[in-house]
Amino acid sequence: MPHDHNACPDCGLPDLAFAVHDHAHCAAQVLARAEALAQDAGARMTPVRRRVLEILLENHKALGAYDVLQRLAAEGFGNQPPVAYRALEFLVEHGFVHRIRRLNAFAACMHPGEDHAPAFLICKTCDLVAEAPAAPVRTALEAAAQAVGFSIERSNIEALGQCPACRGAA
Amino acid sequence: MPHDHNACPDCGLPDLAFAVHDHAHCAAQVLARAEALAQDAGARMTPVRRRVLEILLENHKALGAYDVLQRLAAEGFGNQPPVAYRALEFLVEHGFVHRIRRLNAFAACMHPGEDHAPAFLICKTCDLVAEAPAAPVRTALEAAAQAVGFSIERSNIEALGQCPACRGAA
DNA sequence: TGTTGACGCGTTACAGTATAACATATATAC
DNA sequence: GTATATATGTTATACTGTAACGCGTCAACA
Repeated sequence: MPHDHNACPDCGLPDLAFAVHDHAHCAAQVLARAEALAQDAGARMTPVRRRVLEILLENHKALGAYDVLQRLAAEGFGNQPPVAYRALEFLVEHGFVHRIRRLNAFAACMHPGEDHAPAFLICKTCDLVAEAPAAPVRTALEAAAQAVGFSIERSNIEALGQCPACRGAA
Repeated sequence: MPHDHNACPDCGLPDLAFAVHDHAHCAAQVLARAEALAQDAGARMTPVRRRVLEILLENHKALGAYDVLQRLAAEGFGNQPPVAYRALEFLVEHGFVHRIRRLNAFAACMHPGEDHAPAFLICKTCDLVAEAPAAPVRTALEAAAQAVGFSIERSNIEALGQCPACRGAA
């Protein structure tokens, strides 16, 4: 049976940000997977790092480094920028968090370990950020680059617009 | 005859950043087109704005707002950030300049008035930025968004890698 | 068991990016 | 030629990100 990129492997519920889902469950699943992956990679999921991931997993929004820092400081961790930036850097490097450049912000990855390269759909009304499967998009981008002899190492694809719920409300 | 998105309409030379071309000519062409388009739109291409566009047209690199500002200040314009940011904002709004979010920088649009939505290819070795025709990429992205009910208003597609010349040198 | 070395955390200090708000000047419409 | 809108210049400040140092902790190992 083919794996559905947008469904929770545990309960089958869709974990797409815009879909109604048991978020506490989906967040817990992702956190557990991240912990396991870190262990496998010999990387240390320390208290600060875990807490940052948890904070980003609270909802499907992207948070600025300083928002994260404020939360950390309130909980007794350090209150200087490097504390947040270092944890975020670690999480991004290991694929547990995505950086949303358009927002100068960070969002938890909902598919850790899947080596995906999603497109980000940012709702300008409710601020939710969803990861959309973007394999065809990457393929087209790769083709465009190849046509001019350019070799891609990393790329970011971000779209700003309205999610289904907010569109319905308007 | 079909229009070649990457060729200069005046002389047929390719204007892609990575291709060898008569850049002075290509820059002059783009500037002239931008001036005409601004006039048509009833927008005022003032000295600062024109100068900012000229600066960005000097080569195919992206410049930070403060780089632009430094140039402006040296030429007798104001030397405070808003001077640069306002001119850049105007140029971006009118499609004469693109914002490269990955670099926190701005690059002259080489196809003003074409209502295109390019993918940006950023060479990490020589810093050149090229606009690649990205219609298929947009189509794929649009499809991915539509699949989850998301409606895109604006999007940015940026790739980091190596241009043909730098790849050859390595 | 004591040392060593790598790593993570906290802090200071600073660099780079961006905008709000107000005053002045310039252009355009009538 | 005055009124109005637009553009520029300036001050001040907010937001985002990093370099560098020192301390503590933990694991490897003599």
